[in-house]
Amino acid sequence: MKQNEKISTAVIRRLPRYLRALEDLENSNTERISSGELSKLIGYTASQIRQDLNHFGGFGQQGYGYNVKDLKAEIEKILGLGSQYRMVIVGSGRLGQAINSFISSYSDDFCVTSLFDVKEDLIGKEKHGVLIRAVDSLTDYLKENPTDIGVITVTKENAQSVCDKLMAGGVKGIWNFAPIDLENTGNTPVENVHLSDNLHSLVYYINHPEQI
Amino acid sequence: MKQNEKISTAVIRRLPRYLRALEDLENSNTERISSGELSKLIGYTASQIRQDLNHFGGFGQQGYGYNVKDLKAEIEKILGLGSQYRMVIVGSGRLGQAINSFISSYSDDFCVTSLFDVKEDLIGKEKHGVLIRAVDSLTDYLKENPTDIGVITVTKENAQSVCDKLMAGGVKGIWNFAPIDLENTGNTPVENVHLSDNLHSLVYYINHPEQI
DNA sequence: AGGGGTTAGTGATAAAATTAACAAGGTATT
DNA sequence: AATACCTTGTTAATTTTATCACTAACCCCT
Repeated sequence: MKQNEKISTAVIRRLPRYLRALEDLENSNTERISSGELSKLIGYTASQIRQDLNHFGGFGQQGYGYNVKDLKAEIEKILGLGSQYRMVIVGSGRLGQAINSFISSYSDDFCVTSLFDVKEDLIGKEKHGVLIRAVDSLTDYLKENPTDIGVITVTKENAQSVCDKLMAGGVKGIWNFAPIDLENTGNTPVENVHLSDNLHSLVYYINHPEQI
Repeated sequence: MKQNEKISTAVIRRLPRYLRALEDLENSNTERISSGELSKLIGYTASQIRQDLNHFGGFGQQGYGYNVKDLKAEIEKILGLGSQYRMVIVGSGRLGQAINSFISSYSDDFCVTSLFDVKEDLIGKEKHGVLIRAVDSLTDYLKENPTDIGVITVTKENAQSVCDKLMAGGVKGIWNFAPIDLENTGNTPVENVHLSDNLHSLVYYINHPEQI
């Protein structure tokens, strides 16, 4: 990005949406797209799209727009896609398994190397081709198998200790599904997916249709 | 809220987090909490907390703070919790089942009345005590069983048609997990959970630690 | 009951994010 | 090759959001 400018979270959270739109365009063999057309497609203003993209460099061309393939490649590069991310999922209940299957089918960039759980009857089994190990062995596993992303799908009560172990084990980022705001001591990024929060917002808007 | 003031999405999205904090406080038998203490707990500034809450009325008291139990009840009321929401989940794969089990264990306010799927081998089975029906029967089902929330956990390709059916069937809100931005023609609220977007943001921050 | 210490509510201010506007530089067509 | 038309990059204006600062109210202790 331009001269170490600090990019706001709002911008970063829009990048994946641009990427999704560009994938669709590529799949429909669209070669070029203007900010105006893209605006119609994804609902952001054309102005915002141009400004967002321009934080990272001038990918477009006056009178032409943006080349779909190139822009997609640029955004992938900005996000850091392209290399492979090794992940472990701690908590092999339904949610952990759902995330596991989502990731395997989603993209070759992400690879779940192991699941973990405390339940005796799950340990040793395989889900979707991935072995479930005992949480007790998590620290040792991370020592021997450098891991990029730790996914937390355990209960609220166990989430913090799992988080600590993952961070101590050197993961570079945490994807947390437990309904708790993890103590983020270091500067390891943590992405929270609070399903209940999401559901509660939905309920608010259901009850206040005039607010939409 | 005060005189039909329009409340920003940002405020609404913070309410569930207040609620979570208040639940924790209630569980630890804390009777009262000041905006300053709450600030330390959840990371928003005290000022923001006071302003957020004040949109909906003066729930606090000078020199005392907020009564935990009362404030929790107020936020629940604002969100619309307390009555029961009937839900259907369309797509009974791993994610649909994970959501189903999450909801059943999460709160009595939410109740999944039926699952749906296209796969012949799933139809007729029960998951977590809930019957899986054929998607073909969705429209008829909704006619006979008024439903508040439709959850979409089908593929991207099928998401829009499922969404249309749910809306035609009179659901009041949509909780969408398919990686697509649904055409929201009416003013039925739609909450999107784009797992891949979330993962992509995380990857960005992993690769740009200086941006945190 | 009185007074020091707290703390909410709130209007003003600052910061951030979004939108608008437009010049500069391309494209495409004739 | 010239011209009419697009569309970006970019700066400026606007809107939205968050923070500050202060007043008035209330608690709690003596």
